[in-house]
Parts: sequence; C-alpha cells; structure tokens
Amino acid sequence: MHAYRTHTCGALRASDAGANVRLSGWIHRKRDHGGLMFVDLRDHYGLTQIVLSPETPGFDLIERLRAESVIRIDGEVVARSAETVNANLPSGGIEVRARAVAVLSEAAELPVPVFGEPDYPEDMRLKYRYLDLRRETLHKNIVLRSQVISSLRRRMIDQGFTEFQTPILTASSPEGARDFLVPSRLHPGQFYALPQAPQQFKQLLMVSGFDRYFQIAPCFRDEAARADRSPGEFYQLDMEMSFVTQDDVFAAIEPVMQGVFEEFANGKTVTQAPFPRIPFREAVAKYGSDKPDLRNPIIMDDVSEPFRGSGFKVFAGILENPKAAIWAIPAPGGGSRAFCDRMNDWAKGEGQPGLAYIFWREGEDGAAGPVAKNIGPERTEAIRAQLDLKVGDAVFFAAGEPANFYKFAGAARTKVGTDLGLVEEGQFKFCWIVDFPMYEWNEDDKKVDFSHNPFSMPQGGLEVLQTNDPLDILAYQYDIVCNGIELSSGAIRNHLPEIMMKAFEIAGYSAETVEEQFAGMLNAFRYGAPPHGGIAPGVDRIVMLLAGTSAIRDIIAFPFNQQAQDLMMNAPSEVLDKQLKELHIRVVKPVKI
RNA sequence: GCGGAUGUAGCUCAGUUGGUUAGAGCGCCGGCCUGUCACGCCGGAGGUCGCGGGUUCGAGUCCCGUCAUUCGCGCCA
Repeated sequence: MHAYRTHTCGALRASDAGANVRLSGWIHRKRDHGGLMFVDLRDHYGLTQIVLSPETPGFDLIERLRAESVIRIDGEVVARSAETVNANLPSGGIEVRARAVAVLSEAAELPVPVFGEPDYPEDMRLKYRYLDLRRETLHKNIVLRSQVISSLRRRMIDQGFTEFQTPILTASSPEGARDFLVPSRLHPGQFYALPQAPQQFKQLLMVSGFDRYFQIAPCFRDEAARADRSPGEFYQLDMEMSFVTQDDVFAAIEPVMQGVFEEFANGKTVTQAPFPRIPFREAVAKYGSDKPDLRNPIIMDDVSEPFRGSGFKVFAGILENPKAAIWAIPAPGGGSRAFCDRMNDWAKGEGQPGLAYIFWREGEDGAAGPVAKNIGPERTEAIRAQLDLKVGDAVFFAAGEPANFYKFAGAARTKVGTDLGLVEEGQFKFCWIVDFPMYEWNEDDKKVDFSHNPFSMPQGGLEVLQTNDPLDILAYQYDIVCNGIELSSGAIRNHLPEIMMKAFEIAGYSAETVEEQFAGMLNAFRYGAPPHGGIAPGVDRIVMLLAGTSAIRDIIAFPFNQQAQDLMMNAPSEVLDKQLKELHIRVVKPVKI
C-alpha cells in the first residue's frame, strides 16, 4: 500500500463501498461524541468523513489533535444509511470507518481559522497566507488562475503564436512608471532594471522575423497599489504580430478573449466577436470614460442648445465659454425627489457644487425641479424629447469644459446605473476603444506629451506629424475593455526611424536622447523591420473578472500588501553590510523629523 | 505625497448621554456525550480597549498627536 494514500479525499463514492483505503489530509472539522468521533478529512480534492470508535487504535491520539493537523487513515469505505447521507458533500454517500491512524504533523493553535469563510484582517491573511490559501474560495481562485493561464497559452499556440522568454534583468527605460533597480556587482555604480513590460524585446523579436510572439510576461512597476492593482509585479498575456493592421490584431485576440471567458464564465454571457469599437472621443462623450462599462445602458448626450440663453443663468453663463458644454445623464426610473436629492448630495461629496436635475413624476403635468422652472416648459420638453425620457424618469446635468468634468459625468453615470439597478449582471461585455489621441497637453509643464505609448504609429504617418496640430493627431492605439475594466492597451507600432524621431521631437525629445535611450530598438529598425503591432491583456484582471472578485489579492497566491511588503517572507528587508559592500552600495536613510 | 474609513479577547464583533468589576459568538483548555456533518451539554482560562498626550471627580466612549490596516486621489507610457 502507498505510504500516504490510495485515494484522495474527493474520490470515494458509493461504488467504492467495501474497499480498504488509505487517506491522508488535514483535519478540517472534528465532531467528537465521546463514544464516536467524526472527522472531516480534507485535501486539495475534497472532504471525506472518517468515523472512529474508541476501539480504533489511535482514537485518543486523534481526539486531542487540533483542527488543521495532518493525519493518515486506514479503513474501510462504508455506504451511509439513507438518513445519514450528506447531500451537500460529493463524497456524502460514503464514509470511511477507520482501522488505524497515524499523525503526520500536528497543528499548533491557529492564529486564524481555516474552517468557514469569515473576513479577517488583511495583515493576518497575508502573514499566514498558507492558512488563508487552504480556505475554499481562495484555493479555488488560485486553481482558476492556473487554468486560465493554461487556456490562454493553449489558445495562443493554437493560433500559431510562439512563446518566448525575455530578460528579467534589463535596462532602465525613461518612459512610464518607476523602475525597480538591481545593482550590478561587476559594474560599480550601474544598475539593471526589471522590465515594466517586454515592450522593446517583443518588437525586436518581430524584427528578428519570428512573426507571432507571445509570453505570459511578468511586469514590474514601482507604483502605488489599488484594490484592483497589485503594487510591484503583475502578469500580462503579452503578444505581438508582424505584417498586420489593427484589424488583424483584433481578429487574433478577440477569439482568445471570447474563448477563455466563455470557458470559465460559469453561465455568464460573453460578447461575441467582433467586439464593438468605440472611438476614444465618442466613449468620453457617451460614457464619460475611456473604459466604459457597457452593462450600464445609460448613454449621455450633449444638451447645450436647450440651455443656451435660457433662464437658468448658471448654465447660460457657463455656455458663454465656447469650449463649454452641458451634458445630460439620463436616469430612467429615477424620477423622484428623493433620488434626485440623493444624487445631489453624492455630487457634493465628490467635491462638486451640486448636480442639477429635472424629473418627471406620475400625476403631474410637466416636469419638476428648479431647473425645469427656470428654463420653462418648451426647453424642458426639448430635453425630454431629445433623450426620449418618460414619466418616472429623471435627467442630471454636468456643465463646464468637458475636459474638466467628463470623469465626474462618467462617475455620475455609473452611480445612476448602479443605484437604479440598471446594470445588467451576468454578462461580460467587451469593447474596443480606438483612435486614441497621439498627444495630450501637459498643463503643468506647458508642453505636448505622448498620451499613451510613444512607440505607436500615428494615423497618417509622417505627413500628418509634419502638418497637423499635434493635439488632433490620432494613433493606431487601442484598449480592450470588459465590464468597465481596462484589460489592456495595444498599438500598431511605429517601425520607421524617421517617423519615430519626428514623433519624439514633437514631445520635446532631442534626436540624441532618442538615439541613446532607444538605441537597441532604433538601430534594429534600420536593418529592415516588418510593420507590426500587438497588445498585452492583464492576466490578473482577467482572472479577477472570471473569479468575480474586485480584490487583486484574491487571485494571487502570495501578494504584497498595499505598501508593497510581503508580510510572510518579510520582504523587503535589510541586507548584510557585506552584501552592500559587494554591490558598491551605501544606504542613506531618510531623516525623520 | 494627500484625503476618507477602521483599530476592544487568538478570530469576528457588541459596548447607550462619559459613570460599578468591559461582554457575546467562534476558537482554546478541562469534563460529559454512539450518528454528527456549523454536533450538543457543563465548567474554565484569556483584555496595556493600537500607542502617546490632553479635558474631566471619572475616558473603550470626548479632544489632539501618532502608528497600523484599508479604500480612494495623485501615480500607473
């Protein structure tokens, strides 16, 4: 007989009755009746009930063990009588009558319980992560993560992509986030950087002629955490393709996304490819966001005209600024004083002066609310007709320069949709956001910046860069969004040095700087580079969506806390002076005042 | 870096207007219990109320500071 087990704790069924088996696992739960004891034995695969009587050798041994101790049981599989079957347990039709037991590892008193799924503090969960990971939900999420990654990999390979590894120790890049640096022992004063993404490497692989690259790529960024964003490190399904247009990239990744979501959707519906494409400017105007949650049916609209020169002096005054506009956020079913007041209070909590509204309620001729009275029935009716609103509905207004208020308008749209229960659950709704602007105005530095990826190809190429207002230039730059979560950015890359130099020049980079900082890639492009493009969907966010959680730590086995510390391994930590000396490093700690 | 929330037993939490010796459930320890599956019953141990200061006759409760955790903003090409 095997040293530890003939079956797992999830394997036995009524058809195994009579078999002599050996099981090993954790004591999940113990019900000690004195003259009879039940033990729920747990392993990765499930639970099996063990029955021990005082005559069983080792009965008293098990009796004094705490939960989570590890034991081995030899015994006979017995079908349960009809009254004692446990329908909640896959193995509930049987139990194992123990004949012999062995204690493999005794558990000390637990700092946190494993049984049940109560919330307990994050620092405890992280410090005792191995206990937390035994709990059913988290355990399942980590398994799901593995299955999702495996499915992504299979789907990419099936489409003819080749998996590569790219360096973890690489060069610091001046773009984007803060780098994690690794000091060089052999080169005093010099540092490697951990890659923020394998961006340049994957483009170089295209120049090398590999045609279709992918990698489940670790990425490192020294930036602050969010609930849905791990500090430090995360994974992307990084991919790149040669001789492609934007349409080709979409056609390659859509079936992967649709497929993996359908595989693990658990009954939720998934947008069928091709996914809707929404130009960036349209997304901002309709949804107040470049990552709209399309489960929310509310679509905003511009209602500047009915307010122009109206009796509502605040808005009429705002509209004298030619850049200003009034946007409407329709609220179907929100037509009550209570709801409109609640939204108004919420807006004040968001730092807004308030939230103007009109609503239409039963048994009342015309609209209610101070705005309707100020602008009069004709303009009110024009707004109602434009937005196709009915009795029982409301509409909220955001006013000013759209660049300044669109995020607030988007938040109001989300709030209205959520509070009125309009968001359709049970769905994964995908869309592409396309036609991102190449550049944006940086008000702090009074200069033009790249708005997204400096390596993306401007729509219209060199000619457009030379002639157009930079702020009007669009890029072959796209995001894929699911349920309001940005899964990834991607782009058709700029593979022509001449255009790249011009693009960087517009953002204020000298030719020397570009030559120096992107030497590897720029040189490569001078020896025959294929047009190419790609995308890199975030694996962690995909798993979060599929696991139905909004917390990044629920889908990572050993995550950092919000301060980017590993409380279990004590990382980061100080190192020996000897190590610092070898690395030619001296630590200068910040002075505390 | 900034703002909000939270901090009471090993864990989850209650604790009234500032008023006697700070409670409950789970867990833990001891005892009883032959059909439980959140087993049940009896008993017990366990507290720097995050920390420091202040107001007060009196502070878990009010005030100030600070630390920790967390959520958000900035940040994340």
